[in-house]
Amino acid sequence: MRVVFMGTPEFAVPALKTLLGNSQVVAVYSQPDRPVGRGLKLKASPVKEVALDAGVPVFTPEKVSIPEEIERIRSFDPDFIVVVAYGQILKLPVIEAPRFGTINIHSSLLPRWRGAAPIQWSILAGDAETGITTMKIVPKLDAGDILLQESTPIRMDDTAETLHDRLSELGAKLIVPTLKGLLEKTLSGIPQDESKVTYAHKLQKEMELLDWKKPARQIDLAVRALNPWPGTRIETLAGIKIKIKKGRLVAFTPGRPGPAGMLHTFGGELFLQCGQGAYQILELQEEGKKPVSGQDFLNGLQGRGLEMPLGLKEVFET
RNA sequence: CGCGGGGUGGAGCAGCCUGGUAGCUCGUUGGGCUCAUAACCCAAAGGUCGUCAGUUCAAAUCUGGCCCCCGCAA
Repeated sequence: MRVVFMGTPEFAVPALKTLLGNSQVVAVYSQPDRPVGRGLKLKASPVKEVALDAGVPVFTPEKVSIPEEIERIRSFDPDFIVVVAYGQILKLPVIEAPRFGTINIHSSLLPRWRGAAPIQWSILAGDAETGITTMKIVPKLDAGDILLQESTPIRMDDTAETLHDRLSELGAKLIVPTLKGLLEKTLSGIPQDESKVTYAHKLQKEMELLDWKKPARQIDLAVRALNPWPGTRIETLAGIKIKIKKGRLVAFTPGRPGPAGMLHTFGGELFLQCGQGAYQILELQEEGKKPVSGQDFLNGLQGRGLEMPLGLKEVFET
C-alpha cells in the first residue's frame, strides 16, 4: 500500500510512525520551515524531522494545490493520501490524485467540532467526551464521510495538552484499520449529520484574557482548554501579568471571599474569586519567570511587602 | 544580529539606580506551649550573591565577555 503522508505538528507524528511501520510511505508533505523561538531561527516541523530520519523524501511547498505539486504527487502513484493536521486546504485535484482516496484524521467526534481547534473547543464547551474521526476528505472543510470513530472521556483534569497526546495516539491506532477497510471494501463512509455540525474556529491570542466575572466552572474549563496555548492570563492592579497554568474548582470558598475579581488567600493557598464560586490557583507564572505554585507566589509577594488580596484590572466590559 | 525579563542559603522573592554589617516570606533541624490545629513562641543549621575578567581601598551592587532559565513574537 503506497501512501503519501501530509502532516506538520507533533500531533501527526504517531500516525506517521504507524504508517512507516505498516505501509510504504513514498513521500511526506509538511509545512515549510518557519522561524521559531528566540532568535527566530528556522525550524523543521516535527513531521519533517521524523520523515527525514526514516529516509522518506520530504516536500514542503508553500502551496500544495498547484499543478507542479499535483503532478509530483501523481508521480508517486499513491494508493492513499493521509492528511493529519497538515495546515493547508487541499483542492480537488490533490484529493483525487490517489487510487483509493484521501483520508483525514480529525481530533473530534464529527460532525461536532469541525475546524482548526477541536480539542480545545471540546474542553471549553464542557463536553463529557471527545474522540477521533477518520474520514474521506472532500473540498469542504471536515465535511467528508465518516469512516471510523473512537471516543475518549474528557476527564476533570484533562487539559488541551493531555487530550492532544491521547487523541494523537488514538488517531495513529485508527489509521491502519481505516485504510485496510477501504482497500478490502469493508468500510463505507457514513455521511455527517449536518444538523449536528459545530465549528471549532481557530484560537485567538486574545482568548488568553480570563473573564473572571464568569462562573468558576467556566474559568476552570478555560484554564484547561487554553493550556498550553494561548494560556490564561489575569493582571493585577499593580500591572503584574500572571498566567494561570493550573487550578482547581473548589466546592466552596474558604475564608472570607471578596468580590469577584479579587485574589485572596486562606491556609497558605491562593484563590481567585469568580462571578460565581471560587477557583483555586495551583500553579501560575509571572512574565519572564518560571512557573511557581500558589504558595511560592505568596511567599515571594510577602517578601516584597505587597498585600493580598490584589485587585484585577478589568479586561472585559461585559 | 526580532523585542524583553531573570539567575542571591532547599523554595519563592527583596537588596543593585545612590558600591562598604546577607534581608523577607516559607521550608528544614532541635526545643517549648496547646485538649487540639492550617496556629504560636524560642533557638539552630544552611549562601563561592550563575561564571570569567576589569574598575575600586572596597563589588551582590559599576563595566565587558561567556553559560543557563523564562515572557513576547512566530
